Order: sequence, then structure tokens, then C-alpha cells
Amino acid sequence: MVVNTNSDKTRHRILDAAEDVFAQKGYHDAPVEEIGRVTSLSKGGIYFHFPSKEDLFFAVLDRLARRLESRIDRATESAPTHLAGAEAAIEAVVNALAGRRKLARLLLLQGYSMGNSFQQTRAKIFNRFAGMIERQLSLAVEIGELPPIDCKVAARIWLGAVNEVLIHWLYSGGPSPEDTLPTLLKMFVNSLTPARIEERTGG
Amino acid sequence: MVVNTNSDKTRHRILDAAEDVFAQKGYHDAPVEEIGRVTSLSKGGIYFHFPSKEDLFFAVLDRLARRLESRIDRATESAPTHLAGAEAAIEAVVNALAGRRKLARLLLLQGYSMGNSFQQTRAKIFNRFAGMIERQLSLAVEIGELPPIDCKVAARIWLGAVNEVLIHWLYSGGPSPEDTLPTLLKMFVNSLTPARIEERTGG
DNA sequence: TGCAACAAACCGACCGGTCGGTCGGTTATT
DNA sequence: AATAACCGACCGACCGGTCGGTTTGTTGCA
Repeated sequence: MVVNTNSDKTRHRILDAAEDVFAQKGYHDAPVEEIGRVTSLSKGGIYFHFPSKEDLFFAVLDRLARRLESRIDRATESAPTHLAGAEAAIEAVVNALAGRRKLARLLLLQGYSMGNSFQQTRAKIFNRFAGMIERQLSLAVEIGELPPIDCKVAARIWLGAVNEVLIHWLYSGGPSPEDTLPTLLKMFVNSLTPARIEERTGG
Repeated sequence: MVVNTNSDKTRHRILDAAEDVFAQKGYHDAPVEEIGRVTSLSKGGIYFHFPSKEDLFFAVLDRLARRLESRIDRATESAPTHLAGAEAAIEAVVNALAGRRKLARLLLLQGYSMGNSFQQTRAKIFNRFAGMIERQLSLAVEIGELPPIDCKVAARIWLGAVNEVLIHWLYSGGPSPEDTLPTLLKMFVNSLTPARIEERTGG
């Protein structure tokens, strides 16, 4: 055991409820009392477990990010090559969020509704994701699986690409992420392999 | 003349001030009174020109977006090819925002701090940008300058990539956008030209 | 030039509602 | 009996928006 079981269960219940409520209404439009209602807990009860609304929100985000990360880890580990690992990482994120609009919205957007205090958290989470992609790419380059490229920038770019595709799907009812995934991955791979046929035919 | 001159000047003054204040503090942490202070105007004075804080914010965003769009237009028009036009569009956005952290922050981020009401506006602006890239790509495909690709998705992807690069620069003090621009553009072009050398050597 | 009459522009005290957070007290648990 | 867990009325600050009133500008007329 790590900590008190009973209190821990309540903590998780609160996190679950907060996840729902924040996802549905956004940070500002989600009164703590609402989370209490869902939990069958009073405001005071919640403040017994979390020092502030902000802390609660960050805890929710953190849990979400960790879950996603472990998914990514599993996906990359079972990939045959490092490039395939990077692809798998992207695929894992897309698939994880594709069926969960509200969760995606929470992770990708709702955070901004807080003040500038969110910047650090957002950056931390996104950096972790970018780092995971970057690592795969770097390994691929080391081995010679990929030509030398700026892996940091590449990872950042494709994190942004995935992010935007997901957001567009969330907001504008764009095509489902699963549908765009093939195109996304194809372009992803192409962007990393600079040599083109034109180089031969053009000379 | 279009409208009353005097009132119009004040309107612009308010927009300027709001741009600053919103950029600096974010939507929620920017009381209307603060904008009044900067403008040497009272709250009432501001509400004489704008029906609500939200409207004021949207007006600011709209003006910003329009300015960027005209920049993009100019950039694409003077490009030799359509692909170069798409590149120029990306370059224009990056360059326009690279030297203006606060403006970039305002356009790319602060909007989320409002409730869900912002979704539509964000979507509209981003769709316009995506549309501009998409148009260039479509033309390029039509002519045969590019192989057939899903231009809608491609545009969305690269909009997201640019967005994330800029945000990363804003938040985490990542490398300046101008520095990553070459890599960005190179990968952009590569991603659109699918044929690879592996196809020959691998067989 | 002076002045009345009207409107546009602006002021700022105030209202109304919200909501994060507190705290003294109550109930469960050990 | 002591501590943890929980309750919920209440506080206090904040802020968007309103509104009666004041100033400034404009027009028409003598």
C-alpha cells in the first residue's frame, strides 16, 4: 500500500468527476460545486482533498497525460523500427483521442481557459510528447534508418500537426482523425526522407 | 468618407489598447477598466463603442487576422509557382509573428481563455488560413506541379505545424521561428513529394 | 458673432450575480 | 476519545454591464 485506501478512492472519484465536468463545461464554467454534485460530495469535501481548483485541474491533466504516455510507450516498444516507432506514437495518440471528444478537448484546449498559469503545464505536457517522438527519430538517425535531420524541430512540427488535426475535428467537425491518419503518416514519413526522384530526372 | 471620423479614431484607439492589454494579461485577467485606463477612457466610454467585452475581443482578433491575410495575399501573389506560393504563405505568417510575441500570443492562444463561445471564431480564422494554403496546393496539383494529394488535410497539417512551432517559441522560449523556418519549409516540400529513392534501391 | 437646441461622446457610481475559498461544526472510523 | 473525512452556510472580492447625468461638438438661426 502507498497511502490510505479510503481517502484515495475518494480522490480518484473526484478526479473522475472533475475530468467529466471540466471536459464538458471548461475550466471557468465549471464551478467546484458541480464537481461536488457529481461526486455526491460538498465543496468543503473536495477542498479537503485538493488545496485549490487549479491544483485539481492540473491533477486531472497530469493523470490524463500519464495515461497517454504509457500508451505511447507500449506502442513504440512493439514497433519493428524506430521510424515505425515514431509512427506508432502518433497513431497511438490519435487513436486514443479519436473516440473521446471530451477528453481530447480537455487535454488539448480547456487549459487555456485559465490564466497564464497554465502555460507551464501545457508546455510540460507537450514537451514530454515531443520528446517521445524526438527520441524515436534520433535513434532512427543514429542507426542510419533516416538521413540526418533536426529531430527536435521535426518532432515539434508533427506534434503540432497532430494537435491541429485533432482540434479541427473537435471544433469544426472536420473528418475523423482516423480517416486522416493514413495521409498524416504518409506525409510524416515523406517529410523525413528528403531525397526525391526529381533529383535524378531533373538533372 | 465612410463614417464619423472622430468616433472612428476612438474606436481604433480602443482596439489598439485592447490588443495590448489582452495580449499582456489574457482575456479573463484584463478588466475592461484597464483598457479604459490605457485609453484615458472610462468603462462607460468603452461600452459606448462596443456592446460587450466579448465583442471587443473578437473585433481585435478580426483586425489582426485581416492584417495577416493581406500579408499572405501579397506574398503569394508575387510567388513564381503555386508551391512557392504556399511556402511564401507560411513564411509570411512566421515572419509576421516572429517579431511580435505578444501579438502572436494573442492570436494563437488567448482566445481559448473565453468559454466555448470562442470556438467558432478560432475555427473561422484558422479555416481562412488553412484555405489560403489549400488553394495554393490545389492549384499546384491541378497544373501537375505536385502529385495528387489531399490538399485539405495537408493544409491543415501544416497550419498546425506552424502554429505549434510558434507556440513553442512563445511559451518555452524554443528556437526563434526564423531559425526553424528553413527546416520547416524543407519538410513541408518533402512531405508533398511522395516519391522516394527507397523505391528504387529497396526493390 | 452669439446663442439656443439637440445629439453624440463620455463619465463613474452602482448593481447583480458568481464563485473560490473558509471555518466551525458534524459524522464516520480506528 | 481522537483523528480523519466531510458538511454547507457564509464571506469577500471581483467584474461585466447599466444608467442617470455631464461634457463636448454640431447645427440652425437671428
